[in-house]
Amino acid sequence: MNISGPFALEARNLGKSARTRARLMDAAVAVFARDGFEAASVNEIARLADVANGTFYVHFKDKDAIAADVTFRIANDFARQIDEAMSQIEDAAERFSCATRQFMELAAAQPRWGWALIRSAWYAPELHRQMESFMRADLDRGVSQGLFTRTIDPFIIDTVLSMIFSALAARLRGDAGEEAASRVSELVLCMLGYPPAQAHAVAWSPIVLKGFNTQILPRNPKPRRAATLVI
Amino acid sequence: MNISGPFALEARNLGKSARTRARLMDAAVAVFARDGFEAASVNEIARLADVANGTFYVHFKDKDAIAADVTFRIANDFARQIDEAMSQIEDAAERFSCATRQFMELAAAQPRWGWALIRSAWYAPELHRQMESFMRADLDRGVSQGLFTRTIDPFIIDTVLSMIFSALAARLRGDAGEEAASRVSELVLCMLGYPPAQAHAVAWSPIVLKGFNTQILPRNPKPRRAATLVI
DNA sequence: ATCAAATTTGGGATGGTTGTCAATAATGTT
DNA sequence: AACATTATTGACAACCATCCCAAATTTGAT
Repeated sequence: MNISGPFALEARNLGKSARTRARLMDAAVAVFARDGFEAASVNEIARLADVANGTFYVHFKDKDAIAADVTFRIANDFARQIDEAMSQIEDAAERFSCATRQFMELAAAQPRWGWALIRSAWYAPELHRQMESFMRADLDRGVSQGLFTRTIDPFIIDTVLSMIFSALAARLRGDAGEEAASRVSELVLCMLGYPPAQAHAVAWSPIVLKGFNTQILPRNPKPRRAATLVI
Repeated sequence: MNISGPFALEARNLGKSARTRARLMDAAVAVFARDGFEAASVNEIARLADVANGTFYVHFKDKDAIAADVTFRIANDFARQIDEAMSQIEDAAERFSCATRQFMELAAAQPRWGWALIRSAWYAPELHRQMESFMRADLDRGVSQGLFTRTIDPFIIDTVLSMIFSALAARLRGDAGEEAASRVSELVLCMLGYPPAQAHAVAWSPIVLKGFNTQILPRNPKPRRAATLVI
C-alpha cells in the first residue's frame, strides 16, 4: 500500500523523519475516515504508510497521539482558510453562510479529511469545543447586529454544528451535491430568526469559494539536523 | 457482574433460553452504550450477562447479530409507545412536537437505550431509514395541512433527525435538561416555516408524557417447550 | 425418579493488536 | 572513506477477541 496526501505533500522538502511522520498522518486520516476512530488500528496505519509497525511508535506515542495531532492540524488548516475567505465580510449572516459553504467545499475537496473530522468530532471534545467557539463568534455578532432574534447559547451552537455535520456527511456520501451547504445555511438562518426571504438570498448568493490549498505552512528550506553546539 | 434490564424483565416468565437471551441483550445494550459499538466485545457482554462466553454464540451469530436485534427492538418499542401517545392528535405540528418530546422522555428514562440508539444510528442505515420514514409521515402531513412552508425531502429529514439526536445526546450527557426536547421542537418547527410564535406555543405547551413502560409485548403465560405433536 | 432434549459451560485453537527492542540501514559530516 | 548520528526494521512477548465443541448440567414430560 502506498498512500500519499496533503501532509506528505507539505513535507516533501523536509527531512526523512518529517516525511515519514507526514506519511503516517496521511495514512491515519485515511484509516480514521474509512474505519472510524475506534476501529482503526496502528498496524493498519503503518501498513498504509508503507512503514514497519515499529516506526509508528518512533513518531507517535499511540493512536490517541496521532489522532490529536491530525485533527488539530486539519481543524486549524480549515479554520485558517475559512477565515481568510471571509476577511472582508462584515454582515454576520453572510459570514455564517460563507463559513459554512467554504467549510463544506474544503471537506468535499478532501473527503478523507472531512470524514476524519466527522468521525472524530464524537470522540474529541476538544475539537468540538474548538469548532463551537469558532462559530460562536459570528452567531453572537449576528445577535448584536440585530439579525438573529434567537438567543445564542451552547445548546443552539451544538444544534447548528450537528446540522452542518449532517449536511457534510450527506455531501460526502453523495446523497447531496454542492447545494447542501447553501441549503443548510438557509435552514440555520431561518432557525435563528433571520427573515426567510433574506435567508434564502444570503445562503444562495454566489460567492467565491476557494479550493483546497495544501501549501499551508511556511516550509523550512532545509531539513534540520541536530543543532551543532559551538562554545 | 450482574445486569438486568427491560429485556430480562420482559422475559422473566419465559423459558430459560429466552431469559438468557434477554440477559445478553440487556448486557449488550449496556456495553454498546458505555463503550460504543466498535469497541464492545462479546466477552464483556457475556461477562455482564453472567454467562460463559460460549453461551453467547448459542444465541447470536456474532456481535452484529445481537446489535441488529437489540436496536430493532428498541426502535420498535419506542415507535410503538410514541404512536400510542399521539393517537388522538391531528395537528401535524403538535404531532411532531409530541413525538420528539416523547422520544426524548423515553430515552432519558432509559439512558442506555438512548445511547445505544445514538451510537448505532451511525452504523445501521436500516435503523436510520426506519426513523426517517417514521418522521416523514408527520412532516408531510404538516405540508398538506398548510402548516409548513418548506418542502420535505430526504435532506431535510436527515437534518431534523440529526438535530433531535444532538439534543438527545446533550440531554443524556447532562448538558441539557428536560427542556431540550421542547427547544429542539421549536427550532425544527421554525426551520420548517411554521410561524415562530406558534412554534413556541406548540413546543412548550404542557403535554402528558408517558413514562417508560417495559410491559410491552404480550407475554406467553407459559414457557414453551418443543411442541408436543398430537395426532 | 428417570430420561431425553435443551441449555450452558469453559478450555483452547486461531488470529489480530499493541508496544518494545536489539539489530540494521540510511544519512550527512569530516 | 570512515564515522557518528538518526531513522527504520521486523521479530517477539503479552494480551485479548472470536468462535468451536465435547462434556456437564438443567429442565420438564412421563
